[in-house]
Amino acid sequence: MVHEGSAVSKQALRRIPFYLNYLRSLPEMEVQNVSAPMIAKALNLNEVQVRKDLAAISSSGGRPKTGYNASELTSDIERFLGYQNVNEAVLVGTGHLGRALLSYRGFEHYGLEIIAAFDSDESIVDQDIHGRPVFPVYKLVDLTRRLNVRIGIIAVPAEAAQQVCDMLVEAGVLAIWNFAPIHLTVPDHILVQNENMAASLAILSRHLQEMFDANESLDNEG
Amino acid sequence: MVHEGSAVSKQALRRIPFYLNYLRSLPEMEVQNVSAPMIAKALNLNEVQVRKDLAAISSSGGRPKTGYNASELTSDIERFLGYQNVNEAVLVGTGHLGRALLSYRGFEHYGLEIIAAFDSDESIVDQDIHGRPVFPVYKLVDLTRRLNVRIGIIAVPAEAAQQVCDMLVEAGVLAIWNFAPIHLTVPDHILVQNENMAASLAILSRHLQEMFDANESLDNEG
DNA sequence: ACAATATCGATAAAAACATATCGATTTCCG
DNA sequence: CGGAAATCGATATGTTTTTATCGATATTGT
Repeated sequence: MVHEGSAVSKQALRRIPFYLNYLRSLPEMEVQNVSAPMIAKALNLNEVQVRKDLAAISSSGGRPKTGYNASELTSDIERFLGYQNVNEAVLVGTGHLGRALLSYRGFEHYGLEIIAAFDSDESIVDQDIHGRPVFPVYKLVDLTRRLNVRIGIIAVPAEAAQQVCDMLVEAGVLAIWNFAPIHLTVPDHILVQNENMAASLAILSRHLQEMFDANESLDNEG
Repeated sequence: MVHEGSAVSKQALRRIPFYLNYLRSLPEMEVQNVSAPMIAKALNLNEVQVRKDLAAISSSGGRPKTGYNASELTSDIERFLGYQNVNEAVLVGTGHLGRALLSYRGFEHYGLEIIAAFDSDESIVDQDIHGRPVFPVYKLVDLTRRLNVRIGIIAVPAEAAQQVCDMLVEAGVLAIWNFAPIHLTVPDHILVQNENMAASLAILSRHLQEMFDANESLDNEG
């Protein structure tokens, strides 16, 4: 029995989509092989790190001096990440962010399909947004369960997020993609993936702050 | 000379906004003190970790049995992250995502203000979007430099991202918030912060894949 | 066929990060 | 006042992640 699952670290899991992206960006006709050093150079990563990541994913391994077969590696990654199955999702909250997510076609490349949206604002309900039906939020639990959907996307204000989260859990979703800037409490078996824009902003802002501080102290010394 | 800058790890930097968020969510009148264990419990983190993070940020330290003064800690964090200065940014790309970002008022809380947008589509130009002027992209370098803006936000398709990135660098920005699913090459002193939705999706999708695999192997054994 | 080279896979070392533990300090309460 | 409880700050330990190193192997060019 194979348990390749736990061989890949969380950090690796964040890099793998970049590999896939890179592979997909290559002209399929011209490039037949890719090597770890090649990917590392393109993505500005350490060569050994990439090689290790690939070793964990690739079914057939790479060949010295040549590397991996590009298309084979591509589908290995897709299989590994489960992008081959279509993962159906429901989205809650049709504000600006929710609409942006509904409008983004790129999710198809990642096997994600948003099949319905929910909103508490009754006036939006019964319209379609970018081809997806919008339902009132009181139908969320029942409908999501009947659709047998496993992913819930939360795009509501922070105040409402935990409540929506509870409903999604009750409806039987297994993973939640949370865009609300708040910590969600869930049962153990549920995965919450926070889309943490505040964290990104913090890193940005801190970077500028540090550069500012550095300049200041230079001034004070000179 | 003080160099508190490098004492905080990258991971800590990702947690700190959550602390701030939590602090801001507290009713200011009722809660005067917060402790590390209190925050840890609320955000489901390790108590020691939170304490260490706070120690690096707090100017005055905490008191045994009491913790930290909430409002003081709040402004310590804001100062640390540079949220007290207003960081002005320009945004490139006014598709669905760009518009969603322009419409989001919450950035003010993080000291970020988007003051102008750029787009290659001339028909959009000269309109305002959510109160911000939209300029043609050929004005990007000149205008951004004259506005003395230090943050650039990239919300264009992957194909155009590197080109836009180069322009932003030429215009003198110091940090780039990249929403395009592609690796950007920049000079050393420039910080690129990737908003990596693909990575989040990968983690989600892989979680489901693992649960699916686990079920399968159970079936095969029973 | 053989040497030079690029890559792989594996193992080892180093660095970053998280968690546990302990004495010291403050507050609370009897 | 004195003991119990909660928290702090610091140090030590453990874990994860990254990076370096080394021998083995496939390819290329002579």
